[in-house]
Amino acid sequence: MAEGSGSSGQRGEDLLFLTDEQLRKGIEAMFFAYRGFTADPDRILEKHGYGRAHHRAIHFINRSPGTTVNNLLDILGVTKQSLNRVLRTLIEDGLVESRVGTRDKRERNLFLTESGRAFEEELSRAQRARMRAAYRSAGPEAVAGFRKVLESMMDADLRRHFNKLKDSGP
Amino acid sequence: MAEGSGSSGQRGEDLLFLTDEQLRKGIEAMFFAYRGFTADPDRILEKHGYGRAHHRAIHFINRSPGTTVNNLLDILGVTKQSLNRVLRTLIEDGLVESRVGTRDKRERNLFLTESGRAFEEELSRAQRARMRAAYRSAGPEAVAGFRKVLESMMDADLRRHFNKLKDSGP
DNA sequence: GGTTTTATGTCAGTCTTGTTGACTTTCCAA
DNA sequence: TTGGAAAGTCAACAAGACTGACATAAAACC
Repeated sequence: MAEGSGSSGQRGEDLLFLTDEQLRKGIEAMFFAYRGFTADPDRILEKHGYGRAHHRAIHFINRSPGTTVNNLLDILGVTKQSLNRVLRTLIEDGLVESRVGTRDKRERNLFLTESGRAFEEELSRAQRARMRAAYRSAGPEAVAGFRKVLESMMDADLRRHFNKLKDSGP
Repeated sequence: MAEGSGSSGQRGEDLLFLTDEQLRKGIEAMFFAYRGFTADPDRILEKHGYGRAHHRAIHFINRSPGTTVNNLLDILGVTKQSLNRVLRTLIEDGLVESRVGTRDKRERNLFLTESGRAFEEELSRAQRARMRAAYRSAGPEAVAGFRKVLESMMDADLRRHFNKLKDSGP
């Protein structure tokens, strides 16, 4: 809608990928794809009585064993009270272990237990399978573009966290 | 974790983009990017006392004026009770109009009112700005890949809805 | 014409996950 | 050593999802 269709009046070059229509389709693609992205883990989580918040905590504890609650808060972008409820149930259920920090005893270092790692694997396997199928059918160049756009879409502070995680490339 | 790192034992070709590590990074990229994707509209919505659910309804009513409640339910993947709560407030607030269907009087055709369209523009402008910046910095080839991967990631029925929306290309 | 199905709306109750506010323990620095 | 800041926990509340039951109207079927 509004007035023009292009974002800055294309100058003869092929800026057609920046038209409002193309941007709207991109927005919708994100919406629909994210639904698929979470669908498989959601089904598994439900069987165990957990929600997406549990998945996120488990995922990032697995990726950064020994991480602190505060670091997790930064990554997940929720309040500590919200995260705490999730962590409490995971600890009670024996999926996560919370050890008092050595340097600073106010901190808690978080680890997955053996069954925590097993559950993480189950969730991750399902999500990776979908991702792998999408990657394979789209091909390596498409995947590189996919990653490039997603990284540009992140807020700067989240991109920092993202890059700190393993395998950001040499 | 688990045993191997590759999905199917790479055969010398460059299947390195299918390693579990790469897939995990893709999963995390989706997570972080989606946060950025919703951040700007979320701020606007909050000022008006609405949530993401309202945004989704407004977006798709704008994209398919006259759509029915049932169609919206399919697209959004929520229960009718959930959608109804959202629609009721939008109608009360004069952003959405619900007209009894002409062919089938059981149906309700949904439209944005003038102020509904204005609000949609405000939300969309913010979200498009972020998307445009990401697209521009990544470039056209990357955008094509981005779209390709996202489409492969969708569930089949959602991809159908996605393709029915305007401008899926000639 | 009468029955069944479909489309929508509503009421009540629950669950997950987010929020704010208040509190404890620990650390650190003036 | 004491006062403030930081990390984490507990309690209460709100938004928004869900299920289930039920109501109304219109279309479809037989």
